[in-house]
Amino acid sequence: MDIRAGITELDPGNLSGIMDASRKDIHNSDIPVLCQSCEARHKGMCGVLNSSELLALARSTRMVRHEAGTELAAEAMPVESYANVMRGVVKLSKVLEDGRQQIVGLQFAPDFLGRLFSKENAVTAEAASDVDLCRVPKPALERLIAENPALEHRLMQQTLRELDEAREWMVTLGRKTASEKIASFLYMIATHLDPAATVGRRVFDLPLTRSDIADFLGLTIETVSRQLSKLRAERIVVITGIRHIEIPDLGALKKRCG
Amino acid sequence: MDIRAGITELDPGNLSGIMDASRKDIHNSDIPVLCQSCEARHKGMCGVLNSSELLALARSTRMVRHEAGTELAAEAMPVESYANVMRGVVKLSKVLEDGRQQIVGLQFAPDFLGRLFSKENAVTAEAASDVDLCRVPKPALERLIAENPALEHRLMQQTLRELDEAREWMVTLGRKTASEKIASFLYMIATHLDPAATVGRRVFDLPLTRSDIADFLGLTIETVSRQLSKLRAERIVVITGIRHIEIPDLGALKKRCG
DNA sequence: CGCCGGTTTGATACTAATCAAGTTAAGTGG
DNA sequence: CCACTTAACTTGATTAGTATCAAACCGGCG
Repeated sequence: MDIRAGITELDPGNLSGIMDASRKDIHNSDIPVLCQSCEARHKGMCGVLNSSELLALARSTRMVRHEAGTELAAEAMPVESYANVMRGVVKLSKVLEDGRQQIVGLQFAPDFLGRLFSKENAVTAEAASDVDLCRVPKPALERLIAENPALEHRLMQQTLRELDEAREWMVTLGRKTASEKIASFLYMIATHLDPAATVGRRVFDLPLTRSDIADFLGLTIETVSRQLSKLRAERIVVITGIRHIEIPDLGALKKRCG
Repeated sequence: MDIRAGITELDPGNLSGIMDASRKDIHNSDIPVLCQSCEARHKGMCGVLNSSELLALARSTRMVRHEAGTELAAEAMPVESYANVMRGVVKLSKVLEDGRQQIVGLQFAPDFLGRLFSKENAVTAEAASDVDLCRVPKPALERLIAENPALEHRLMQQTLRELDEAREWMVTLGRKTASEKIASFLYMIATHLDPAATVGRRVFDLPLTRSDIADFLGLTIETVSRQLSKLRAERIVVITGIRHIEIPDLGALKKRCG
């Protein structure tokens, strides 16, 4: 991997490339552009702040772009800043001494990133795809949280959701077969991108390599490949490119999740 | 299992049997006995409340005793009340349609119990041992949380810790061998009972049956039994009774955790 | 004593890991 | 544009680890 990977500072005056369509809905130029996006979505950590709080927060936030593979935070290292994922996917992982690795969570936009109120990271965070982060220094956010219970409440809601997801995944790791694990992973990705319907056709790009998928599911890369091939042979999934996936019938996939 | 299991109401005037030694430190009889205990420990959900708040909370709390095996809350059923575990161990589990089961968490005293801010339970909660719970109706606690940010902060801290534990366990489920899983389980129990030292001798009772341990580790009961026998043969553990465990050297056990 | 649930131990089957080889896709430089 | 390189992926053969099936054991209790 390129040693110079990641950490491209973005010019705050020229963010058009990283803002999603919702940006067009916002016209109040007093509110910093970085947070317009989260407010527009009513998601992310900025949604519960008023204008002056947003302004205060904006003074300390910084938009940064990282390319896929960049390590964003390391397990057992000091927490220096928190962030909101604005674009892309971040994988959270833990490793054993001998190198065995387990991915313990995936963060999609507009998820919050960072272990609140702790001096050390509990996990390693790595950019799975190219990502844009809205970073804020640890003390600045913690001050804001102390003054704004609604912000802590919002972060509490995300933490509870992450706990639900972690426990759901524990069932997959502990009790499902390799085939069911792959089906569950595909179903999770498909529904995460569009939480609405649970049946019908879905087309998407996998945000992870086969190796990442293996680390997420507690399998080897060979088993991931074999089980994917098996699901393809059964027409549960159509693999149109190495990362391009088509699910003809989400209901049929769900039946394979165990 | 006895159908009438559990739900023994306790006479609030006669709680001596379930209060721990710390109760003796408390003499203000205006504060309900139920919450004296949590306040004395500076743990549990009552620790951040002032006297009048404690009094308000006490009007709606109820101490209940349940015997081992009692289902305290069912997955996908409405959340009716929250609780604090005052004594004993509660197991949180999820089941697949075909009956495969996974334990996704253990709650020890004085942990908080219940999925905050959700209409439905995400997991099934069952008393692993005889337990005493300090129950509070959902609306009462949520009102108190809304008025008292410090209480939400305390619950946030527990939620974050539970998330850390869940992710730690995901590594065990996904990447460790059966033998390492058993060692990790024993180590977790041993250190949970006495969080201080990480080396030396430990003696304790297992709060779970072999079947529960299997469901916690994603193994079968036979594999649990075999691996325990193997660790016993290697003198890593001494099994003095079906539930009574002695760890001669916690450091040696830790080496087996992977 | 004999039953019963929980546990241990043994024999065999099967799933997924490991080891190994080949294939595809995406660059990279001539 | 094409040979070459490389990483990511797929497929095959074999092995190892755990599940499954089966039987015996143990402690508590009617």
